[in-house]
Amino acid sequence: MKKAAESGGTVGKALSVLDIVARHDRPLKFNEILEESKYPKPTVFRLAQTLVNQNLLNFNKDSGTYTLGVRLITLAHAAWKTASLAPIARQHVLDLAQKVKEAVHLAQLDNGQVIFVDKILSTNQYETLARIGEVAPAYCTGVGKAMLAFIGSKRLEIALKQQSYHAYTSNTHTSPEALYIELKEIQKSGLAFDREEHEKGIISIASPICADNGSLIGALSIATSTNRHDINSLKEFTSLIEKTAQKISADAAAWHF
Amino acid sequence: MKKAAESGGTVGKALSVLDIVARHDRPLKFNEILEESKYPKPTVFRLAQTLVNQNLLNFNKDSGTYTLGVRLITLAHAAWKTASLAPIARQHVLDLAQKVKEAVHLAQLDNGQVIFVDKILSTNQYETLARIGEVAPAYCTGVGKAMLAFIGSKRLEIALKQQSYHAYTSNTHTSPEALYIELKEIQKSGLAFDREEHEKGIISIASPICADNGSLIGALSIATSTNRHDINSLKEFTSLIEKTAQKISADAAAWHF
DNA sequence: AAATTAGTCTCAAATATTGAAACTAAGTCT
DNA sequence: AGACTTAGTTTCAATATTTGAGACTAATTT
Repeated sequence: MKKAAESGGTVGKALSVLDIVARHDRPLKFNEILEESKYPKPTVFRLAQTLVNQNLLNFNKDSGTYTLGVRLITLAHAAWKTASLAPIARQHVLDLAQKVKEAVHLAQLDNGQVIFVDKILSTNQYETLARIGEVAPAYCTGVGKAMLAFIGSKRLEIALKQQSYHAYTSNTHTSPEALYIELKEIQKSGLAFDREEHEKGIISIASPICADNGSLIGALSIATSTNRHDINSLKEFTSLIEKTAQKISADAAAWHF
Repeated sequence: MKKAAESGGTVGKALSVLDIVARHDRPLKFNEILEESKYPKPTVFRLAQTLVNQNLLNFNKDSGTYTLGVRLITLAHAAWKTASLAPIARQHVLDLAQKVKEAVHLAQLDNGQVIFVDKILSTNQYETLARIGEVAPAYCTGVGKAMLAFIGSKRLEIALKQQSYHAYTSNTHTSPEALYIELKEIQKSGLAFDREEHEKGIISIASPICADNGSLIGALSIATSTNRHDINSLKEFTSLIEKTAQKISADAAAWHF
């Protein structure tokens, strides 16, 4: 289920420990890390030590637990600013949210997973890291499918294998084949829909964002609840979302993306 | 100026490369990384390769440049959620911002540096990673001085050496000695002020946030411009900011911080 | 107090990292 | 176009770091 650290490579091993801590959202004891790791005890111990020295992990002496280090937050800030679509797209995303009065999400693909790099709520509420950086599966979200459809066949092949095909709802695709059929359609229409595939009651319309040369750079979605919309009424946003994606693409090109 | 990677230790070396890329906010060519790194060419090359494999760096084949990888954003999300004060403090920070109608900042200390883990603007504007994760020097900011004053003498000694003492403005402390004198006062009063020391026209009042056992966990500030306030009028917020710090401390204890 | 479990340390063996040098690719200049 | 410079990549033997079985200590549990 995880590609993870190519064997041999201290950095990869260290990262795998970091990942274990990141997966759980509570402080972890050494033993808990050890159990999830495939490496032997002294190795894991030293890796954890190294990470603590590097400020990537915190070690709480009193409770004997590890948490992620704040240094990661600094690094992410830099990553977000320079490597994500978010700063370039922000104004367009805001404009779109304003017009449609629904939540707008901006996402990128990382290793077959969806990473949300920006989220604007319909209500103009605060949105911070609490949401930015969140991860979702690609095979059952609007943005995910939009990106998979335009990722290129070679990468798609890999990505299709990386999905878990867990049935979050009765609408979730549970096989690569079923997913692939829908992706073919998305390639034609240029639009993807989430029909309550990830969460009951939540639907979305999504558009890929591609560079001039056709390479995928991200995706954009308008997400809402079945209380306020259905797939048909979402379709009315088609032109708006496509235009926004277009604008973001243009700005990304003008910048050095 | 940087403690950085203890010699010997692949992880540290790899991290140092990551740091180089993070320091600049634009894509870097291999050679630019090389020039800033103290390691020889093939080593840096392989480190960069490893980081790319690990999705911590992106390599853009067309331009031949490296940027930070989005995987960092995922990691930071987890770090923010579990290891930072922000989720615990959020409501209190919001309440305070609402009351004072000025920007409120929440910060933590990492390696002698200030890291902002939450920021609320006076105007209820969006605040995202664009700001969260930002780093500032400790010796010339309100939150920084508040934290240094309560960090404990052993750590303070180290931290005092880590400061650059660059004179951002004519009010900036330019020596450890001058800073230390002020820190002593802050220890007595429990309050720190930024008197345009980091940026001309920007002042703040800051309070440390300590656990019951006295150990430092963060700091809180109300920042404003000299157009709207002066140090004296900021002092009127004393009780409000202290009470907020107190509440955050209590909640942090109730949680498992 | 004995037994179990968690966490830390040691050291020789195994292995990954290292970097000088050689090489290729991509630009520059005349 | 060819000669020259610079940037990026690969090789390979020497080297230094990582490795992990096991021993040890600390902390819990019975």
